[in-house]
Amino acid sequence: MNPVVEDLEVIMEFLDEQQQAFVFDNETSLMSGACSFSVPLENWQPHSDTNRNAVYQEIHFPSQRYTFNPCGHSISADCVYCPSYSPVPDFSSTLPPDYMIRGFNSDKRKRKVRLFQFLFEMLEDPGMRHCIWWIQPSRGLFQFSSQNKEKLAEIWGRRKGNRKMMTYQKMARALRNYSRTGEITKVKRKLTYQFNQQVINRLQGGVRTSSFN
DNA sequence: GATATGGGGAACGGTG
DNA sequence: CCACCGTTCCCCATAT
Repeated sequence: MNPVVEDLEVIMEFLDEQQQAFVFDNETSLMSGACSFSVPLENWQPHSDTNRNAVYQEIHFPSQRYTFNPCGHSISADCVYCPSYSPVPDFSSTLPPDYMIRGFNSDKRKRKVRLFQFLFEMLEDPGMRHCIWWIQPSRGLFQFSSQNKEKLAEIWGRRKGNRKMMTYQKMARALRNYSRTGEITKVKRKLTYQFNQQVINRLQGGVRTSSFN
């Protein structure tokens, strides 16, 4: 490859990472303990207005439950996120065993989410820009963060309820299987993949109508 | 040479 | 029982 083009690619890559890191720093903040990172509070919703044992659910993840105890920052084992700031009252994190959340365990039969659907969800979520982002949405081109790709894989693993922890290596193996069907293909650029145009059209049609508000 | 990333075979598991 | 869709392990190739 032309060395100038090569240098340019490296610079572009670096700038991409810097930009994503900046967005992340300004939208969210890291917390100690079991929470690895957080999302803006407006993405959380109480289970019910009156319930003191409130359950917060991240809008984009209707298939998972999250609890939040702002006092002690103690959260349930399944919690992936918690808010970075806490203008909410002090809740106990003890919950009834079979509580219901809108969009979870409810009337509609829960359909198992596929990896490419999950990735699309993450790409559409501004709170996840530190892990994965669009390079060219119109062409379905996206990239994983070198720094946070393992974090994203972990979320995927938890989402699926795997026994072992998901890693980027294993997730990438699953991604490579998509190359046979063409749903997602690998492109030359580092940590970069591309959705098939039909898939992207289908996903864009589906996800935006699935909000549970 | 060390590390990161990418590739794929193969056995296995969960689910519909 | 079967097909699908990963998951897990492992080994190797290539790039940085």
